[in-house]
This record gives sequence, structure tokens and C-alpha cells, in this order.
Amino acid sequence: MLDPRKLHLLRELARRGTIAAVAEAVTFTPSAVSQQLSALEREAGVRLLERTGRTVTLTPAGHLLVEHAHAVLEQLERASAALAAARGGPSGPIRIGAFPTAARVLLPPALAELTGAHPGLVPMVSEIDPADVSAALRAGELDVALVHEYDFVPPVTDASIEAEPLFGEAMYLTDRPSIAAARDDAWITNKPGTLCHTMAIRACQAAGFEPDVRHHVDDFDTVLAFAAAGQGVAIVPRLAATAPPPGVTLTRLPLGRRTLAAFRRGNGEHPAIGAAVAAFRAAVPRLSLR
Amino acid sequence: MLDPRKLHLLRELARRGTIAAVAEAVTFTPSAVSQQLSALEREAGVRLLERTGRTVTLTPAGHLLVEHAHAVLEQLERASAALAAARGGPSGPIRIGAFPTAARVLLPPALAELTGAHPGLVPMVSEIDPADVSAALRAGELDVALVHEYDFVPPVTDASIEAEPLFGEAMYLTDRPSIAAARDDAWITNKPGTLCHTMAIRACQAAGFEPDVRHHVDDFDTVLAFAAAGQGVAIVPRLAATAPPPGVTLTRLPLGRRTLAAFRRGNGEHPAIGAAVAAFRAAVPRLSLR
DNA sequence: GTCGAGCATAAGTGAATCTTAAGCTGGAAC
DNA sequence: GTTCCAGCTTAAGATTCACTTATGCTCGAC
Repeated sequence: MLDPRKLHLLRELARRGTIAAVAEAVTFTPSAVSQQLSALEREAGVRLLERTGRTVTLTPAGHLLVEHAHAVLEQLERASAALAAARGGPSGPIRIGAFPTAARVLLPPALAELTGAHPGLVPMVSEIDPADVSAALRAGELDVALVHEYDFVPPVTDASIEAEPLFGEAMYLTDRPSIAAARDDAWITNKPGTLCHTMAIRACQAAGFEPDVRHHVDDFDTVLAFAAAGQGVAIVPRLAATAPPPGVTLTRLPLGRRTLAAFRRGNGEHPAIGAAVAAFRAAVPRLSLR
Repeated sequence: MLDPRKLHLLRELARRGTIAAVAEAVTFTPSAVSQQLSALEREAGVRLLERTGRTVTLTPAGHLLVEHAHAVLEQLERASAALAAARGGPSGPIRIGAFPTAARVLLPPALAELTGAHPGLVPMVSEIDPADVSAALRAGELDVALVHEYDFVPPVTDASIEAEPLFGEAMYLTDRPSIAAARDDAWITNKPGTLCHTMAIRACQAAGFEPDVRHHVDDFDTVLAFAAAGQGVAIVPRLAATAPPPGVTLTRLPLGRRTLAAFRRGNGEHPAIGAAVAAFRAAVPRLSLR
């Protein structure tokens, strides 16, 4: 019988590309991962990995097995969720990931709602950029995460992750009537590697120029303070712009972002996940989105 | 992560009812099964087994998990089948179960066809009564089996077994114009516990009487020889009655049976299974069914 | 009351799986 | 060309896990 643990390692290899990266993700040594994948290959009776020099790639059979690994692991996830439901109402620890703005605006009321409705639940929150969420979910470091996707940035598609939309919001530009009008300005963006940073670059490229990015700041309050101090322009989401500092004018852009709750596929029936998503949804109307 | 091996044990327990029977089926000691199921319960966090005296029954949560066990094991079966397909054409050993008549009439041409088309295949045949087939399939002792189902006998439904119809045939009665006319005769049936035996009893009950079963004989040629010797009447399928001995007249009954190829659900994509079923099907037209 | 079927627990053994340590390979830097 | 380093594998040892054997418990049958 095929071992789901080995299938999980193969799936991680398909996403991460190197055995060392897989080992790091599951906190094993590369040696252990290599041995397990070799054993999987032996049981499979087909070559799954192509060793070319100091790197490995998946063979067609390997890719085929990865698809089946998704299906197997999803069913196991469903079984675990069903057991959690059988244990009774939502209880126990639930690890929640959230991007900084959501952690500040959405989570406080949502967590109050959540623990109020289900005293047995112990939410544990980690700030995390949406770009890293699917890896953390798959690794089991998180159970559910708040992520967003932008118009210009293709959503991170991952066969093993499911996402449920919560709300959308518009984006705003500081002190200029349009992105094109900010062609020659200094720009303030989030740190490289974050989704927000990618979004800003792409939005400027769509307007026909490369932004002159001078500052990398993740906290939108700080971003707005920089803008107020005349240090540059920035694109901020509605939620981060509820109380702009004096002197900063905001122009609504024809650009939106959507916030979603993401979790491992098959885990949606988990009572704690369901309760968390319900609490997120309940907290949405309290946000000032217009 | 839930262990599919333990899920398999739980599923067997659901079907067999006692830990000892499960142990016997998987050739473990009862102790090992007990320990594994205890471990599964611990991981599940819910009671799965109800210990009442010296017997165990599944709790509702246990039954729930059995349903998920089916799904998980089916996906694993699919993955294995995909790997077998990736290994290339059908090859290696394939264990075939068949009821005696099929072994005699259908298998010779089917096996010739099969090994002719796929020289790498090594078919291994075991005679087995349809009533025992699903257990043998689930236990991995067989890969594919020829079974039949009768009009009066509800087919053995098993969520983990899939069956593909091959052909149907009529049943015949020896030396009497109808079953009702054989009310006071001695009867020859197959051995108790076989599907054919159950069918004969039910057919007589449907005609309003309990048969006076005097002989239990599995081989239909012997059955017909007994009938020719005036030792009783019997119901035989068309395939077993191609050359009735002199003195035996056969009357077609408004009663049929269907022959099917059964295999583990999810295993239908396995190239060897697919080739075997195709060979069975190819051999059907050579049978004298009317 | 005794026996036996059925399950659980304790203790021991062997296999599987991990880590540590060492070696191999190929690309990049110099 | 040489050196270095990233990445994978293999070997050897340690730990954990899963099974067997042995024993005890409980309940129902006789």
C-alpha cells in the first residue's frame, strides 16, 4: 500500500523543486527525504525522479503520482475533518494566518465573535503574507488563513488549497488623480516578495511606466505618514485608509482586491474551520468598506 | 495524519464484526489488531469502538470513519492503478478468482486471449465461490474475480467492490416442467453457503415449498449425472447444461443469473484488470448461451 | 462452577524511519 | 584550471513503531 506520508513528500517536491527545500519545509534532514522518496520509487516500480547532475526533476510518472497524491491527501483531510466534527462542536487550537491589515481590522471583532460562540476554541494568530500562505497551510503550520488577491496579480492556484471569498474593496492612490499622473513621483510600496508590492509594480506597468520605488514599508499607517510627509505616493487598500492623516488626499482607483479565507482542500467541513470562516464573514459588515 | 492501514483494519471490522475475524483475515494476531485500533481511536480523539462485554461494536463515529476509509482506500487504489499503467502495458502476476463453471467454460479461451495479447501477464487462477469474493478482493488475495448474481439472491453490495456485467444466462430445471411440479421430489443443490445453494432454496420458497435437499454437490456435471440416475432434480445454469447426459430433459425457467467481473473500486484503471475484463468479454461470444 | 471465546495489556523483538557523518557531482567563482 | 559550494546519495547508528508471545480479564454457555 502506498504511504501517504511519502506521497506528501512527493507533492512538496513537485512544488518546491529541491529535496533540500522539502526537508526544510517538513523539518527533516535532506537525507531522510531522499530515502523516503527512494523507497516510494521502489514501491512504485517506476522512476519518479530524474537525477540530472545535482538537481532532481519529476518524471511524467512522478507528475502523475502527484495528481493522485492530491486526491489521497484530500480524502485523508476530509476524514480528519469528519472526526473533528464527530468530536463535537468546534474546540481546541486553531491556527489562523492573516496579512497585517486583516490582523488589525478584521481579526479583533472576528476573534471576539469566534471565542464568544465557541468557548472551547483557542485561536492562535500568525501574521503572514498571502504569498507564503499555501505553503504554510500544506505544511500544517496553519489551519486557515486570510489572504487577498489583486486584479493584476494572478491568484496563487494550488490544487490542495481551497479559498472562500469574504469581501472585496477598492484601492486608493495618494495625492494624485491617477496612476499615470504619478509617473514621475517617488513611490512607497510594500517589501519586495509581498503580494502588495507586486500589485503596485504591475499597476504602474499597466499605466505604462516603471515606478521609482524609493521606500519599502509594510505598515500602511506608516505608508500614509510617509505620504503626508511628502516622501512619495502609494496605493493603499480601502481598509488601510479609514483615517488618512491630514494633508493626504485619496483617489479611488479602478482597481480592487478581494479578501478570502483559505484552507486545505477537504478541510472545509472541519467544525473549527467552518466556525472561523463564519466568524470572519460575520465581522465583514462592521468594516468600513465605502 | 490518519494511517490508511489502520483505516483498513477498521473497515474490515465493520464488515466482519469481531477483532479476531479481522486478525484472521489479515493474518495478524488479534492483539495486533486490537492495538492498532486503539491507536486509531487515540488519534481520532473519539471513541470508535464500543466494548460491551467480550464483543465490540462500532460507534456512530466509527461508522462515519468507515465511510471515509472507503474513500481514502479507493483513492490509494486509484494511485496504484495509475502507477501500474505508468509502468507500461499490462504485465506481472494477476490473481483471478472464478466460480467453478466459469473456470471451466469461460477461463480457458479468456486466458488464451489474455496471455496472447499481453505475454508479460502471468494469470493465477483460484476457484472461489462468489459469496467469498469480496472479502478475498479486499484482503488483496485476488485482483479480479468472476462472480454471478441470481434473480432471487440480492447481490452482495460492498462499497469497496465494483463489478462490471459480462453476460446473462437462463436457468434450467431437470426432468420437471416447473419448480412447483418438483415439490415432492428429492433435490440436488450445491453446498450450503454457496450462492447457488441459496438460489435453489429461494426459488423453491418462491414456488411455495421447502425443498427436500438430499444431495449437496458443487460440480454441475456430477449434478446432472445424479439427475440422470434418478436421484433427484436440480436447477442448473445454461453454461453447465451444454451436454446433458441421456435421459435428462431440461426445462428453461423464468429465472436468470448474471455473470460479472468484480474488482476493488478504483482499480478498474489498472491495465492488468482492464486487459482481463476485456479478455473475459471477448470470450463471451464463444459461449453457447442459447 | 467450569470452560471457552473474545478482547486488552505487558513485555520483548524486529523492522522501519530518522539523524549524523561522509562521499559524490556539477556549476559558479576566481 | 582550481576551488568552492549547493545538492543529492549512501552508510552507520539510534529511535520509534508495529507485530508476536504471554498473560489476564470478562462474559456467556454448558
